[in-house]
Amino acid sequence: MTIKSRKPGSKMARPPARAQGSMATMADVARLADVTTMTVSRALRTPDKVSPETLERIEKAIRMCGFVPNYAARSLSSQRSQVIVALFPTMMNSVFSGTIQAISKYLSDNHYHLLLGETDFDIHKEEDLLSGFVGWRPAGIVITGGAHTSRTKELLANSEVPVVEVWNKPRYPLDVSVGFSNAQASYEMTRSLHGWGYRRIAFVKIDSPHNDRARQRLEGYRRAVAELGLDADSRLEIQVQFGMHAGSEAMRHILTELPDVDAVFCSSDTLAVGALMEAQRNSRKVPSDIAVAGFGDVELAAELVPSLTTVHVPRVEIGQRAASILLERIAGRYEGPAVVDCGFEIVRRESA
Amino acid sequence: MTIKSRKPGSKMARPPARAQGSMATMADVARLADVTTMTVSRALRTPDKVSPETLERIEKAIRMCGFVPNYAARSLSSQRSQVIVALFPTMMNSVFSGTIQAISKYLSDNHYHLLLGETDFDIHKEEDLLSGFVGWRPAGIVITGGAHTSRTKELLANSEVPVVEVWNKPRYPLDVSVGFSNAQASYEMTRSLHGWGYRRIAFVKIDSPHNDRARQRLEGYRRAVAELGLDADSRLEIQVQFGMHAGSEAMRHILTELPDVDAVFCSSDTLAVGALMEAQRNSRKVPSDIAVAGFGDVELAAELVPSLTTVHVPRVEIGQRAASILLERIAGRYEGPAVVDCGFEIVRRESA
DNA sequence: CTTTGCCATGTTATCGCTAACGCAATCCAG
DNA sequence: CTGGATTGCGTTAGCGATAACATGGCAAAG
Repeated sequence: MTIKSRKPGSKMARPPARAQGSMATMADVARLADVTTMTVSRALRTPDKVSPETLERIEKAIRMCGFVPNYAARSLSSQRSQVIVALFPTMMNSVFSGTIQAISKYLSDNHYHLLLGETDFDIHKEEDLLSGFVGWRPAGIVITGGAHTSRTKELLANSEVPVVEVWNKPRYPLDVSVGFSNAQASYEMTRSLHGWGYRRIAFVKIDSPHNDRARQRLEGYRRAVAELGLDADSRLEIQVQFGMHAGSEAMRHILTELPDVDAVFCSSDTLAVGALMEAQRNSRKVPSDIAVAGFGDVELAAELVPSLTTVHVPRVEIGQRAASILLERIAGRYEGPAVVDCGFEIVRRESA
Repeated sequence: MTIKSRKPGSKMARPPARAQGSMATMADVARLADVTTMTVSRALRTPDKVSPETLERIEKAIRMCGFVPNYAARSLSSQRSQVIVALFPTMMNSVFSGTIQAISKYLSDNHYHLLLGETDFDIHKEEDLLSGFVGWRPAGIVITGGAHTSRTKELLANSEVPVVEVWNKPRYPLDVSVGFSNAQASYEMTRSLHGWGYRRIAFVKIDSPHNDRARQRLEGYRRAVAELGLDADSRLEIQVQFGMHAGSEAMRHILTELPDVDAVFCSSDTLAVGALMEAQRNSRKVPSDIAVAGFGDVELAAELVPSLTTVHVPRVEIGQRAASILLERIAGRYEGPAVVDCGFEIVRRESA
């Protein structure tokens, strides 16, 4: 077995075209192993179709020159990519990060790569990001919620690629959806608060025009209030921005302006924690003076003193199932339902 | 101006090779606009080199068929990609997410795409992820910390691409580093606690073999303890796992086994919050019975009751500068220092 | 009325890899 | 034996874009 030497000058005929990133190519490996690139390609993807000796020679050559296959070339040539695009509103929220992390792990375990974009709760930013990302001809897309621009929907349809919507439970999913009903969860928490004896329940809602989860949670609260025959006082809906601080502000407002409120249901745990802390700063006993409930069940919720009553959402499960269903769909063998409901759980702790 | 019609059968000579992902190509656009692909390519990247009329025709054609350029083809052909790889230990930590988010935003604003990987504090997982990601021939790489396997370093060197290490301040960076000295921060916090009158300062450290930040923080604590002539009692170093719950455990241990400890310095805010909550559950007054300090300055730190004394780290600034330096380096016009120190700040609040 | 030169566009040859097919050598059943 | 299947590898022709060079036309310069 002879190792073909590089034809002298063959690489030097012109000044090196690739100034940087001059990594070894399959042709380099092939030359070293004295085979063609096709055999190298087979050795990487279908090693059982290459004889053991050749395989060994190729592996040695790969190690020798530190070859890493060029995925751009691969996906161009094979007309498929190992890229999954995921679009999330934010990752500063441990609730979403849980889902993202689960997706990321599932994908890397299956040799897929994650292109992540942050929409910042803005459907136009979502559109911008998506229109960039589809340039990579991803094999699948994970997108949050069900509110999208028409061009976004067009892009998704046009790309003819499996799409999983996560974190809600739409009536008509674009393709497949994995999540739970935010409205139902909110409804049940409100009813639970009522069941625990609270009668004047305020709702702290988030001011975010395109956030359909926030809207659904508000709807659930309203539906429960109406059904329970509670006083549908619009002042009980306190609108705030994001963040823990906003929760504090809401509580401050309630304590001074709405002294008869006996429970505060916050649209997210972050808000609830802020509210809880504000109550403590004002020496109010939670839950005896005022109860607090959140939404999300972040790690902190259980540790806090008093611990936080909240809606537990299966954030990791959503990510795992979204990723696994996506890969199944890519392989063309997903048989499950179009709408996967991962459920939720009302978790009663000390704060209500 | 005539619109050339598709040569009959030219596309149908064979059954469509591309079963799915059959998106419009540049050739389709060119045909519609009656120009060559080269002109379309120019229209997209250097529109000033195309006449206004042609430009308009091309733009119309692009809209008509919903064309999105294929980045795999682009990067293969141009030998450069718009992909940046970022490797972080976790995103379940709002401190890292802040940096990731800043990077993500900076990159999408500059038409770069983020390939994100989670190493889970494991340098071998880091290596695996990286070896996959370099297949995309990224234009730049962001990596956390300074502890890497030798093959990781080899891959980084071999890829001949700008690399920014973040979140620490190495003596000899691989390429460029953006962060701060974890050891120094920990040292100064320990000295500050001493300055505020605490004499028996416990340190809650994280049990993670490859986490160099955790190690550096421990070193800073030890150096301060030695310099201050405090009792270098190894029992004062409490080793725990990750998470808020681990912080609680540490505090429980201290309260029962080490009653003379007057301050607890935790290697992360998450631990500190857990510790604080445990102290409250045991009806200890913070800081009068026992003080607590953290590291990171998460949003919660300022809201908590009592608010948390901690080390503020410029997580967003690190991300922004890392991303901007990376793009500068890619453009070949970075002139700044190899080690960028973003500093930190000891923030005294109520807990110590 | 040439000449120079720029402007707008076209032509050709890759980039690194893989699909599809081709072909010789080996294998096993009848 | 012998013919069809199998095995192992090579050949050819792209995938969709861009770099580099080529070209024709029209304006300013001589």
